[in-house]
Amino acid sequence: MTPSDGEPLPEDYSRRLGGAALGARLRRLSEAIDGDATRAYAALDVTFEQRWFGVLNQLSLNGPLTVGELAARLRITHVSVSQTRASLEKAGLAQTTADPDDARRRRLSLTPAGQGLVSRLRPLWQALEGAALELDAEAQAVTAALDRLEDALARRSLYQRVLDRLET
Amino acid sequence: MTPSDGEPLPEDYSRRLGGAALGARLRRLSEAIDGDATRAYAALDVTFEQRWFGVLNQLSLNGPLTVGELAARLRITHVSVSQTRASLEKAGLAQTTADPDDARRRRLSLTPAGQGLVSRLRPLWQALEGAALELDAEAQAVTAALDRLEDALARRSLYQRVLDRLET
DNA sequence: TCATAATCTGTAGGCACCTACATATATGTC
DNA sequence: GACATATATGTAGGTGCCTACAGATTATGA
Repeated sequence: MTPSDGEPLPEDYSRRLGGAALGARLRRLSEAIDGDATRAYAALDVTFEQRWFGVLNQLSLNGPLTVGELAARLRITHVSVSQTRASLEKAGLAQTTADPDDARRRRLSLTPAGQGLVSRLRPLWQALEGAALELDAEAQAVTAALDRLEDALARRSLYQRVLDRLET
Repeated sequence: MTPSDGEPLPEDYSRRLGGAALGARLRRLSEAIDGDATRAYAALDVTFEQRWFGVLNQLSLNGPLTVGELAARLRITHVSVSQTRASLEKAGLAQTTADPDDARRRRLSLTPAGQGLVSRLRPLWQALEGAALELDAEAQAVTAALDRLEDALARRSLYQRVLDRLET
């Protein structure tokens, strides 16, 4: 049984439980979305891992960047970038050159194959972008709402808010 | 380097890229949220896995339910419920009884230890709920926006929308 | 100048899901 | 009543992140 097969769906309890289930709801949505994106790549017969997108896109827009720079831009850990880098290198899509000023750093850049893949994917990325804008309009500014949520969390984390409540 | 340590943060590119990065944004947010929830359990010295919440909560509200029923209510796969069930049983928090009408089904119910844990966690769950409502107000109805996004995706999936765009 | 601290990247292992496939039981049809 | 099909659950293995820790290099200051 999958979550999307039944006839009349039972009540969606995760909608009622804003608190402890908010994370679960967001995860569910993110899985639905990049599951669909994955299917789109497959439909075009392109071998592609979702996690490649951020790095590939940044490198194609900005030229070489270090692991740390990519992590900061994409708001993920350097560890995740490092793993993606390894995967991209293994796939022959990106390469590493030593930074002449600092031997700790690795400058990542696209290989010709990487550039080729990016070009081939542009139409799909544009379709995804268009579909996302359409969804955003249809759902009346979800992304703006997400921005506000991120900002609110940056002001005071959920953890802090919960602790404050437990103390009183 | 972590994503939340630097001084002035560089531009957050994931906000610009609605399309291919929407899934990533949602995932990032969900990780922030249930990371914080995990820290809250740890602060109270409670051994707790995030994934237990949905099942535990449903069982405490509704009494025994089967794996499939839980999956439908929580909008996750039966596989995920099955794994959570195993984990809950191992932790002594839930138990399985055979369904007299259908030997394929497993009815899950809370053990006394499970009920005890739920009681002890109620205050925390309420604090989480309160914090989520506060966040929702501060971010001006994010959850309503998420509802609308889910509904829009249910009407026509991202996959379908992307394919339609690629065909024209 | 040289020990100490800070910074950059990497490895190991974990988490909460997922898909693909397998097994056991139930149902419908001839 | 036997057999194909549908349903309920489970196992194996994968995904894209994460934290904790470790190694290498650079910057700082006594």
